[in-house]
Amino acid sequence: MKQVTIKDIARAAGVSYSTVSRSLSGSPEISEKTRKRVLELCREMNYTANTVARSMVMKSTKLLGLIVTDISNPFMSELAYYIDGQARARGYNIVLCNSLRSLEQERSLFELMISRKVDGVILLPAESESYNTLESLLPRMPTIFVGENLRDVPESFVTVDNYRGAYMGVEYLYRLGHRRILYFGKRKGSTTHQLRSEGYRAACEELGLEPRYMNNTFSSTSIRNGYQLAQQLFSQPLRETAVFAATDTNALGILQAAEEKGIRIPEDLSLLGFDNIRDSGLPRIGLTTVEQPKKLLASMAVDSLLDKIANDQAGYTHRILTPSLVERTTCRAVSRA
Amino acid sequence: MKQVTIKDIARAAGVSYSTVSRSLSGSPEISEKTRKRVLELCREMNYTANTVARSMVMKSTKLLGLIVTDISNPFMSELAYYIDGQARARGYNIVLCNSLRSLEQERSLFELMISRKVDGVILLPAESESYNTLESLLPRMPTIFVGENLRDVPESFVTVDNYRGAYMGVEYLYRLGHRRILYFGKRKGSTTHQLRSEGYRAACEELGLEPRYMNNTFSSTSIRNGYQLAQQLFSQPLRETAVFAATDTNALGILQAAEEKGIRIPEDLSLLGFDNIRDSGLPRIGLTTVEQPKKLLASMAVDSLLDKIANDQAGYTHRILTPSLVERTTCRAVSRA
DNA sequence: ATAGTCTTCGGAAACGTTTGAGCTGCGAAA
DNA sequence: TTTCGCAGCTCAAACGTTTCCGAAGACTAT
Repeated sequence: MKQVTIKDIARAAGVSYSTVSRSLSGSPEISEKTRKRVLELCREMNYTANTVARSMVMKSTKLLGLIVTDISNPFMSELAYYIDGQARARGYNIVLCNSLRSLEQERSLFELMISRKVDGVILLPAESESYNTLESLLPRMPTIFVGENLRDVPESFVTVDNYRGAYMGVEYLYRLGHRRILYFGKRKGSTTHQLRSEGYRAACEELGLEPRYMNNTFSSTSIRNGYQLAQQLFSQPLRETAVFAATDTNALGILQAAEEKGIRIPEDLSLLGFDNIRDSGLPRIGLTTVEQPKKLLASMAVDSLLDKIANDQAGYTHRILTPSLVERTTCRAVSRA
Repeated sequence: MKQVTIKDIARAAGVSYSTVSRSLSGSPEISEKTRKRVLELCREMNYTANTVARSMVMKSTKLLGLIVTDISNPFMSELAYYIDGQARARGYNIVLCNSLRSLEQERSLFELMISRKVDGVILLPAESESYNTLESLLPRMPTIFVGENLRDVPESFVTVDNYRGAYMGVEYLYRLGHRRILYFGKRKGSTTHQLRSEGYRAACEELGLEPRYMNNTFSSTSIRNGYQLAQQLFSQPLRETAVFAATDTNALGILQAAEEKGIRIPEDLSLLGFDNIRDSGLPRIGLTTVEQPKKLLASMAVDSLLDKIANDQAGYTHRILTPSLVERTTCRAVSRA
């Protein structure tokens, strides 16, 4: 697997190797005749440019780091899909890393990305504290956070409007006739959850409802977590007619627990999620939920990052996308008896 | 974001830059005193080695290409998760690409990987013909195919034993009392599906059952495809008591169609899948299915690839893993009335 | 014919690292 | 005292590109 270099074809074509380089890059100062001959030789000799050598001199690898907590999570893998698409359209490739939701891992991966000289990194932070852990490294690598609202932090991010999404969610349930709505899931910790629960509270106050929380103390938001908490919830009679889950994964856990307890959804209880992960659209599940515009999130993330790379001095941008509600089958109208 | 190089520290430490390099790499011919001073300086000056320069001279990027058809597919994202874990444990990073199930895309991505000088590529092929499209490129890059059985092709692959898995599946249904079992899904095209349907047929013959196929002519295996085909299936009275879906995604489509037709699963019809994607374990779905050992698949893929990279001359390896059956709730025992 | 301009190409430096070969000084063996 | 070996370091080449600068030749204008 030895390399055929630009010098080899230069020798074969009887020109200098700078001429070959220029031929390949489409420089105008090369005659059609020699260019043709060079390109011909390249094909014959199976030449492929060595990108790492090019990166060396160009000081750009055309690589973007993508650090996620867990690529097997459906939300992240879908995001990764779109990010790769957009990046590739812009001439970049993705180097993927899983931080496993560990701040140390995350930091060490970030350093690795610096060492690898990727042009920038897209970070789905492990926790809201990620910014603090990484702060000292950030000046050395253009970075964009996605999914977390870093409010008054001087770094770029793109996220959905979690506050508004939650607000929309309770409005929706209100219109269906629900007056007792439980908020289920994490409340503290990440700004994401903080904003969602704030939006919930604000909507409740606006509509004259009494807010009630059921807090998940677990740090991870797997289905299992939601399931365990939901078991607790269902161990005593339910006051509410609807529950608003902080994430779709939580909602899935509720679904499971409800199934086991014989609680029918939506007949006995309406269930609303947040994120619209792919699982939610599956048959038999049909979770109605407030959707994060994942494709848009992805393309804005890479566009913002590429902008930042292009003009280094430019400050930071905060982009906040508006969510939308997708109706499926887990919420139903309720008569106000 | 300008770079602190090895020369900067050399100047600061008052030594030559080769001394710095040797200090960093733990070479024995450097005195403890100078090594200490150098390392100290590195920390102070925020030095991080430039990996691309190193790759240049070492002729190794410590990068592995991972080409999948669609990272948002739960099977592949789970595999990618394990692959990344194993690769990182071995000192490698992953550059991820989506071929979008297109042979041209796949080929162009493969060329890109060879231009990027990744040390090897792990390929989840777009089609069984992928080998033909890539054949001319293969000698130029260590590659391992995963998921497809390339039988008599001189390239390495690792896959599950699809034949045996299908065989096990019908045996399982037989033991539950089922005598009329429909095979549902793709049959031609990929060797994967060919082997599965062969395993089904063999088991049927062995057990004295009459095989019946319902073939999916669509090239992609999305839920929607399974759904459409299942609608067709349910438009006339069912002769079978069980259906064996070629993939879990197909099974999910059947589930959806059944739901709409009012066909209860497993009461009216037992359903068995293949792959054990994460979705199958979801509440309300609980698809029983034959499982591909994804974690093992992943670690064998990277181990095999790394072996191949280490000794280039070594031939190829074919590894075929045995599947297992995971019981959930979509199959039930049937009385032989 | 001379000067000037353009076109087309070659030479060489630079990117940041690793590493083989060579150099220096010091202690020990002869 | 001379020679040798060795520890500890420096020099310089090499990896495969891109690109600035300059040179040679052809062509045009005077």
